[in-house]
Amino acid sequence: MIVKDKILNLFGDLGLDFINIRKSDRPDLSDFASTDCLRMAKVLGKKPLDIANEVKEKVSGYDVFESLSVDGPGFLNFKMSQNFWMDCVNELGDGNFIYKEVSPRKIIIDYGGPNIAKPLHAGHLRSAVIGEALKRILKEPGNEVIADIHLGDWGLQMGLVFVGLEEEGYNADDITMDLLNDIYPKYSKLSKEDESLLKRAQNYTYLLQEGDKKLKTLWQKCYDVSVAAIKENYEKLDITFDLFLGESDSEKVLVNLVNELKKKEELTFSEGAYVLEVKEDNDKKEMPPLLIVKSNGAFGYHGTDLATIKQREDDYHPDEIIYVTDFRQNLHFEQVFRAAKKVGVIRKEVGLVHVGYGTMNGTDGKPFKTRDGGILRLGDFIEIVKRAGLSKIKEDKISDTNEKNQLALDIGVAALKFGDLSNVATSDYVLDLDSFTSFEGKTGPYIQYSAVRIKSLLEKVGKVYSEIKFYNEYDLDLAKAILEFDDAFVEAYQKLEPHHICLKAYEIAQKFNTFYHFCHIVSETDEEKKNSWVALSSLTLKVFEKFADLVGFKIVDKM
RNA sequence: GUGCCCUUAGCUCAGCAGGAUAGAGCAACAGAUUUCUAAUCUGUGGGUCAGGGGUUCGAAUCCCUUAGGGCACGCCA
Repeated sequence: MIVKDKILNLFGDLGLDFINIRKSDRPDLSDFASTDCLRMAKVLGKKPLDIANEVKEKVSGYDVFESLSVDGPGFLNFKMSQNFWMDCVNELGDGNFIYKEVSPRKIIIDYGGPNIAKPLHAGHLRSAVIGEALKRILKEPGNEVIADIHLGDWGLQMGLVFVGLEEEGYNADDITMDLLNDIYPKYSKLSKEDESLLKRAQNYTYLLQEGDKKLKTLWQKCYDVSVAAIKENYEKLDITFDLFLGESDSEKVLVNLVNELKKKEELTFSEGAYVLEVKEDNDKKEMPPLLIVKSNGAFGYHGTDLATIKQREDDYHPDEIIYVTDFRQNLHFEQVFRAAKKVGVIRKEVGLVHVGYGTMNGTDGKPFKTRDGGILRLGDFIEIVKRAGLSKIKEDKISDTNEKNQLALDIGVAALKFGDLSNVATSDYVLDLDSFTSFEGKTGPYIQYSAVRIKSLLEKVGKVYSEIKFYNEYDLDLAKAILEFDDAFVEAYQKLEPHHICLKAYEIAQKFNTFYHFCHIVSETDEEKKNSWVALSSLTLKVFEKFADLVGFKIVDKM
């Protein structure tokens, strides 16, 4: 922003407010370009070329520009002077390169959302990784952000587990993650074939919600075992939450809410169930109602989600609530958001946002499965990437086993997160384990590796405080890319799209590696040049550290 | 049936509030290391942006349409 602001301020002072600039896609011609003369031609009733030439006339003479030209039908091309770039990059100083929010908001972000009836699998990764990155990105400019894991712990999945435990003769003490891993998928499948099993599961779910003591004991054990496993896995991934609430926590709120809605006659009795209509007059598409109370008396997730919004409003009074879930839940959230505003459980001005992400697919284009066709457990997935990291660490760099394991994990996590976040979240993406674990090219470890080179360099030459100047195209190109990081951040922040900063960080790393290749710093005899290069490298490292912090992986010391 | 999303290089993906010559990574090929970590760097080849129509001075980007693919539509979450 520093760069654009400087230029646009100048235009503003000259009365050229209509001029906007963007990064030129013709780097041979210019750093920035404007097409506004073309756009303004109709409004002003003049020829684009004439307007462009007038603008050129007004701006020429300012030494921030190295050259100004009017090209094609009326493009304005600006090439900035080295002094201009120097001023900009030196202004970044110690890390003054990130946007700050003028009016910070209080934001609740809901992600992760694991189900306590079964272990985490690779499919849970996206919500957690994207949610965690968004949390960090939203916090950066100064917002207050509250992260809630919102466990799936109060629905039919619990009833299915109870039936399974009963059928197979287990009681509370037998419950482990592995047992849940067996039972839940099995009885979930069986219930689709055998209606009596489903009925029992539905009944158990209802009884649990009614407060049945024996079931509550089983539930508690499932909860304890699952939450311990979830924390262990997420800790490895550097994913943390402020609140470990779940659907069950909004149960009281839900009961009261339903009674109140019944009293106010907001609910419609339909096919044995209570539903809430959210159709609006100008709807062009079908909009089904929310099923608040099922015909057997149990609550579904429409109800719990609605109650959770009420609870969040009462407890935190947020400006915004963001949900990070699979995009297939889009309609569901549209319904719930409408309902929340309709029945007034939250103020009208609160932003309710659903960030939907796509499916992680295998190379066959279908949802990711292991080689034998099974579900890949998250713990195993983490183990796979960690082993890939381990195999690349050279003996002479690190010998201590614990240190090595931690490093391997840090590298694997970087690959995992960067790989996920560098794709546009809303689209599906294909995970090819083989190329994924090679850590070559556009990957998280590439960023880490670039940072390690800088750290090693700084260790050799020591800390230097110097003004940055430019000596060739390589240091200049690197500086320009660094100056663009903030723009990428703002885009990621405003659009809730982490991939923008990933791509920019990668570009900076590429530019750094080219610079590093052609400019040999340690052996440089011109002290001023050497110090400038060290300072630039040091600034690059700071950008990498900020970036890694924003997406949630570590910049390591050695690789 | 109603609605949403997708189709860009051999593969995986960026680019989409319209702009000039559509970019990366991988793979392929040719190179670079007595020199700061080769998980690196330099270079080459590779694209009627699914097809068709429209709007516009100008379309991968906006609108319509066709084909192919994915997804969602009250008693799962």
